[in-house]
Amino acid sequence: MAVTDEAIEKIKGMIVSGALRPGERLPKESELASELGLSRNSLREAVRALSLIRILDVRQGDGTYVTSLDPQLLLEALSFVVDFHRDDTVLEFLAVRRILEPAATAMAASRISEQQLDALGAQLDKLGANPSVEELVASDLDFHRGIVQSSGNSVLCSLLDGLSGPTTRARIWRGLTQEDAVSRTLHEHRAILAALRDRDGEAARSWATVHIASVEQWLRSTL
Amino acid sequence: MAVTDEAIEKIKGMIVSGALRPGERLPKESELASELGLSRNSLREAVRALSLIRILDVRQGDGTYVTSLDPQLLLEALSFVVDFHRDDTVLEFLAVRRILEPAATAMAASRISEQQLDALGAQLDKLGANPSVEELVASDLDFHRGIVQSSGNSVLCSLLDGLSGPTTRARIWRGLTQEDAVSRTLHEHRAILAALRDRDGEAARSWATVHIASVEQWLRSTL
DNA sequence: TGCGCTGAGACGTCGGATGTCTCAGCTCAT
DNA sequence: ATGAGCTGAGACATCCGACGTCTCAGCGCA
Repeated sequence: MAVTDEAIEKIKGMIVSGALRPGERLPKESELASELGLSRNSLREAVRALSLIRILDVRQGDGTYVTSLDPQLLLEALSFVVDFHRDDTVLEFLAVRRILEPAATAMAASRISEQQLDALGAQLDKLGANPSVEELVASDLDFHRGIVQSSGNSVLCSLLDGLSGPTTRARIWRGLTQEDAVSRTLHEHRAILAALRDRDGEAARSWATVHIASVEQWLRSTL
Repeated sequence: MAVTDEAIEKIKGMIVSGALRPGERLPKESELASELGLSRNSLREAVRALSLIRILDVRQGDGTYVTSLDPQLLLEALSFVVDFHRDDTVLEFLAVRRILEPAATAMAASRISEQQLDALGAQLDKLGANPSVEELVASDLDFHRGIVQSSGNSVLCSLLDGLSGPTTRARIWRGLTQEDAVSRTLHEHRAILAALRDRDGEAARSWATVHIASVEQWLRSTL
């Protein structure tokens, strides 16, 4: 195995074993390199790789730190990976989302706060009846994120965030400008919100399913 | 932005835009470095990072290639990330799995082949009534993987694979040697298989839910 | 007391040298 | 003619040392 890969494993081991705690600072590159028995260049490759997936946080002029290791942070790397997929697998991602999002919405029904409900309502009101596509996409993203956050499961939240990342979402919405898609989306959002207000988990789940299924159907027909 | 990060973005762009196709070979390091306007050392950091998340495949003495970009391959990186999470977030991962796995099992009910059903049955038979913990863990992993593969959604499959990776799973099962957990697990597996044979998606979903919920409950009580 | 400067320390980048590995193509015996 | 085995070119692996840039703490001055 290459020394760099060994270094990655060793650093991973130090973190998993607890020798390096979240937020803690690593020895400086030259020291860590000699500790692990490799050159600074090779060590840097390992550090760079771990920093891409948000395990390490490198600050020039300061030092290298272990991140908080929040699920939110780590799963952020997922969206990077998702970006590489082309349209042919988008349907599969969407299918997964169709499983997760309704479940998350249902979970949120019993936990979401009044303030959060009000905030979501205000957001929908602000959008108006004839938003631009860009506004709608941004609003859609915020709306669902807001709900999923209230599910109380940060892993679930990050996962959905990654799955329905800007790229995927934007690609789906593009070309959807015509039709009654906009008004239907707005209507579905209001229905979801109403179900949440009623604390009706099953209704919320159903509306969320319908909401995503309609996108899925449209996408399937155009592909 | 650091030159290495720029390089990562540029390589990513080349792949996403289609300039570099899956399986294709990259220019040699020195050429690519000068193309992108940075040193070979810095470029190597970028390449190493992309290779950690399975975007690139570096073969010494040969060259650097774009991987197949299969969802399966890319989401493999997920398990690497999951490894970093400690017990306090395992419950959240498990909750997500409790959402996905029953859905996948239900999907499989209508698609799984007779051969696959037979193979799963044979696997359970081979295990016997008193397997060791290690055998049970391996069997459990295989059993669920086999079913989820029959869901026909490779993203879903890889995602579940990552979520219930060896580490998490092993950690959960450790200490579960006593009790009636083993026999109950075997019984639940048989029930899931029977539901699949009946092509009864809802029964399969329910058994899968029960199966995971029991692990979740046990874990919650010991944490 | 507070602002601003300054220097030590840490990461960022580079160029070059050398080792190791892979693969294609050649040689040669069968 | 064919196959094994050798060999050399090419590509990645690793290291070294040097210099640039940035951050932050601490000093000095108003």
